Amino acid sequence: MAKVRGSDAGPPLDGRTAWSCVAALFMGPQNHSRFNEAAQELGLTAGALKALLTIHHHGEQPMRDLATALHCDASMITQIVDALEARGLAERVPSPTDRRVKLVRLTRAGHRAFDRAMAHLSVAPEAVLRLSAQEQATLARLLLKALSLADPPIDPPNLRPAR
Amino acid sequence: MAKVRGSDAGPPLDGRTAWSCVAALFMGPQNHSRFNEAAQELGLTAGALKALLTIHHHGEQPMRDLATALHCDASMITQIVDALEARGLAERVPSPTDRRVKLVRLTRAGHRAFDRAMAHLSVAPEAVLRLSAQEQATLARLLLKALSLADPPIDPPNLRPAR
DNA sequence: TATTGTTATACTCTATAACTATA
DNA sequence: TATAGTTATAGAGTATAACAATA
Repeated sequence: MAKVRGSDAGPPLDGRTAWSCVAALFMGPQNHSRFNEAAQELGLTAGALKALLTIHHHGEQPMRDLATALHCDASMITQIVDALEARGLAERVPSPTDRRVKLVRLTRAGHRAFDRAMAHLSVAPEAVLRLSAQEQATLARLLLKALSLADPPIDPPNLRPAR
Repeated sequence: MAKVRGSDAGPPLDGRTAWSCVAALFMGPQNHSRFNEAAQELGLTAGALKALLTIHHHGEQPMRDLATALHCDASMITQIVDALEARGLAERVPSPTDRRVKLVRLTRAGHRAFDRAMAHLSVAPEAVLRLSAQEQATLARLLLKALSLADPPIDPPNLRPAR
């Protein structure tokens, strides 16, 4: 397979092009509402689902840190964590070192909710499933490798029911 | 490279796993707000940007069809198209066959806005850029192929300034 | 009468400001 | 005094309902 180059021969074969394709697939007509759908399925707002993903990713952490990660005001976090707590997906724990601080962490149900959300977000577009089995395997291998190269590394997908 | 299989040997190497990785990367801390950012950069709401992408994808179409594609009420479309029109990104054209119907289409500025939005959405995560040049090339090739297999086929990314 | 699109209005989600408790 | 989190309130975005024009 020869490398295609030059101004009129197509886009450069690099990571940027690769991710452009991902964006095109993700924003395609069949996918562009996945996130909101996943949130609705869990009875959450988009903001609350974002928070849930972030808590899962960073683990137990102060409310304040969550506000920083989500680029929003602390009061927003109060409301969002209220919603998560009301649904039994997260809980507040007093910090052992600073009595002003409350830590947030996911409950067992919260982890299950995370898995459900990712399952919904992971439904592959038709176009990807039309690649040959071998091509899909190569794609999966490369992307799993990318996950492992992230800093910090991202866990490989958990496609089975729940933890 | 041997194929890894079995219940404890890792996720299956298929399209679903591949797309799960994409979702994990897309929803990662550095990426999960890209869509809103892209909208804000253009001075649009998320809904308006969705509409812009849809109009680009489907081309000139009745307001009603847009409402169907976006799963929302027609009145929402009125408001969104008002916003796009106010920014010179789209325009209403009377249907030649049915005087009740108005067609919506992107202006030249609208197409430029689309390109800007996609450029913003296409910024690859660090993790992808850490793959070797050859791995990135393979990834790009496979994803470009997937785009071409979509129904209807999706245009390869336009990474240069504007049309 | 049925359908397209608009206008008017209410609701949800998010952002801003003032407040309490602790450091 | 400075910081963490909460409460109260206002604003933006979206959805619902009633309406005018055309089929």
